[in-house]
Amino acid sequence: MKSQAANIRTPRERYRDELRRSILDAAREAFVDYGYHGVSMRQLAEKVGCTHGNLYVHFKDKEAIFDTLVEESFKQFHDVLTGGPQSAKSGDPVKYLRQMGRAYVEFGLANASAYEFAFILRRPGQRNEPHLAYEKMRALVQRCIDEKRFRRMDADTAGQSLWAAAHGITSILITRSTFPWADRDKVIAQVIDAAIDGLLA
Amino acid sequence: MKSQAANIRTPRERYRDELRRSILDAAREAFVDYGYHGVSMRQLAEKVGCTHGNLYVHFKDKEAIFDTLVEESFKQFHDVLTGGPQSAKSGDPVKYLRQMGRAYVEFGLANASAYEFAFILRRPGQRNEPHLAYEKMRALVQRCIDEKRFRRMDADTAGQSLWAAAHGITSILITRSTFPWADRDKVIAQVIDAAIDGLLA
Amino acid sequence: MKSQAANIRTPRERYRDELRRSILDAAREAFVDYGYHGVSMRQLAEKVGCTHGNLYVHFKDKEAIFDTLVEESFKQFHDVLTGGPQSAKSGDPVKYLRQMGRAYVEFGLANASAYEFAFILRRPGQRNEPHLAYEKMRALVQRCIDEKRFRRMDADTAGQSLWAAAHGITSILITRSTFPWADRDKVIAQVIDAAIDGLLA
Amino acid sequence: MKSQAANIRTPRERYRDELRRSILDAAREAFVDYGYHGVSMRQLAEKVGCTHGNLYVHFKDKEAIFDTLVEESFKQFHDVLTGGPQSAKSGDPVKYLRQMGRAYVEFGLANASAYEFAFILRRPGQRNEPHLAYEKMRALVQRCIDEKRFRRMDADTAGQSLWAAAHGITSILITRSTFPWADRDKVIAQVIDAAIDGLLA
DNA sequence: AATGAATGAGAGTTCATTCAT
DNA sequence: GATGAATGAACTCTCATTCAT
Repeated sequence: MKSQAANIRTPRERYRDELRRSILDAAREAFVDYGYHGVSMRQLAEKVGCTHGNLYVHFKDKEAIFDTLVEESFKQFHDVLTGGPQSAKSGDPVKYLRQMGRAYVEFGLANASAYEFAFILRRPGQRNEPHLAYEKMRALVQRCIDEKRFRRMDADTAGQSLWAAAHGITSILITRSTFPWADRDKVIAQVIDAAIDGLLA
Repeated sequence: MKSQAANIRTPRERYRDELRRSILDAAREAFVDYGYHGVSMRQLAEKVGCTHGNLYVHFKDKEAIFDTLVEESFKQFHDVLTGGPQSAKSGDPVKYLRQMGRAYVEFGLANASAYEFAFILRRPGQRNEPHLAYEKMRALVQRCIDEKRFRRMDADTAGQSLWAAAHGITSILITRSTFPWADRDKVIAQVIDAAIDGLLA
Repeated sequence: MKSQAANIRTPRERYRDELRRSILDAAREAFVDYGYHGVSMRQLAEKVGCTHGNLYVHFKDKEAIFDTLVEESFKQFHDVLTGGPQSAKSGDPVKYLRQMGRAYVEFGLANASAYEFAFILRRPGQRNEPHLAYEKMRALVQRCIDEKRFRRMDADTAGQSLWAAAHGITSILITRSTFPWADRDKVIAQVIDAAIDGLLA
Repeated sequence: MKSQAANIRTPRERYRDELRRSILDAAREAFVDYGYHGVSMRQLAEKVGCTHGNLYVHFKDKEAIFDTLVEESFKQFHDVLTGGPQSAKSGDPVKYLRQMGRAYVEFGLANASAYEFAFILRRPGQRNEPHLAYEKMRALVQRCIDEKRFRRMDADTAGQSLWAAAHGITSILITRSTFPWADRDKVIAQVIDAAIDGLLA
């Protein structure tokens, strides 16, 4: 009986994971393009290059694919926003916040499908809890207030205003991509900077 | 008292218009809840209280219902944003802009379904042109720049940053209505004020 | 109380008859192009230029329109084949038969839709009785046999062989009109002449 | 004994082919009885004994079923008309032609549904090209002309007159089967013989 | 005589899912 | 693990017909 570490996988297992990943990637793209009901398992299977029956080997049903993508998207989001230098406890928190805002928008645009799953698409009955990205930013905002860099105000009000601004430019660029936008980078910078400057003491 | 000749409708016509309206109202609600593909003509008919075949007496097909709602929503939007005092040529343009921003958000929240049809919901292949509300605001921004109230900058960049901020708080309040928001009015004011202040000279 | 001859019609009656005729003409064309099931009352109404409900004022239902056309077509056929000079009791009966054959084909092609109703289209359960055109021709054939112009043979066998030939060229020209035909008139003449010559004594 | 490697089919494949055949057989009968538009996929499925959805596993759509039957019918036709002795280069071409004519009619009557798909039934937009049976006969006619057995004339005119006659008796016997026909064989012989004799030099 | 809204059935087609192979 | 035939429900849309106006 061969012993094997937990992360060593047989070729067979590796292939299975690859297919699972292919399904998720294709589904992510398709759901964003056509919405939950606009994607059929048959179309998805064709996009993946397998039979539609095979999808059910890897996922219980269509909903399971969707939910996996939502979860995954939040995780990616968290990883990006906690991976940067802004996690340092010392240093200028306002500067960090500014960096964080740009990272949020940049990640959202670079991973538009993940952004849609996390913040735009809905399923009936879905409940929305504060997410990690928000909690993290709120902590930074609190620190800015405590250090008198921001006006004395409710940290949630401040944090939510930042999130709203960052979400606004991210989501509108995604869902109205055919609008004749001016220079996108300048618009993004303007939105983020204005939102943060508006909180300064 | 105006002549009513043009408005005379037989009871039959009145009833027809009422049913047409019922269909649109039911469809508006359903599309917002479940998305374009998530609504079936049969479900819609049941909600309306008529047979599904009857829907086709009043609308060519499902797309026609959706498109009618989009058009209607933009019209409502236009009416609200052109009805206010900000149309005056004199007076403080920055103040007008601030009023306009709040009116945008207020209208969007008070008419969430119209807002969704205009700015959130999509149909595959739909194109997004600049809308009247944006054009109007852009003109005001230009005036602020000309009168040196705003920094010297591209009017589109400035205008789009305002739209993005206003859209951000409006849309996130609509689509994530179950999020534990702080005081909504304060968040809205903070978002709009910051976005405008960020443009001041 | 005004008196009026049977064939005098009020303008109102005249209009009604005109509409009835329009419906029949449009239906004839449509049934031939698309078949019984391929024509809808709505399409027919549009072609006529009236409402679909109105069709039911003039005809009980779709079948009534179809049946009227069948009957009408047979009548037209009879009129054409009994109107010519071949009805004379004297004269060369073979020559008459030849004329009759050509008249049959010519009428069939000139009134392709009537021909289809009479001899090509079927409805399930339909029974086919000898028709007037056939009876007439059979009588002529019998005379040819009696006068020793044709071989001594069964008049029905002879008559039916003539009908089959005439029907063959008529129907194939109608239903396979896109076939690359040679000179149609020559083919028609060849078919009719050969069929008759084949009966000569 | 030929190797059967290519013919090996699993039980599953055999069953699939059987069902496919059942669908085609049922469809053939139904289309002949009721015409293209007169047959619904649901009715067809009931006749076959499967669900209507299942039909789409085996055929793309209704048109595909019809077209498959047309193709199949032409193939049967071709096989019969190329299987006989008339393919010999030597021998009396007129005699061959006569045999061919009778074979055409006999096949048409014995395979009435195939005949209908090939030469009577239509779909809107269908185009009719010269078919193999016609080409084959035309070649024989040409040979008869070349060998001075037939009058000097256009081979297409002659060939089409033969086809028209053969089609006439075949189609009228099929579509007007309830007509009180005389001795069918005698009528058939009379039609074919007269058409050929009419071309003799 | 004519309208057109309404109905209930049914059209062709695709759906998500299951399951024997 | 993968296949693809099969199911039964659902889809959008059109049908022939009726009937109050």
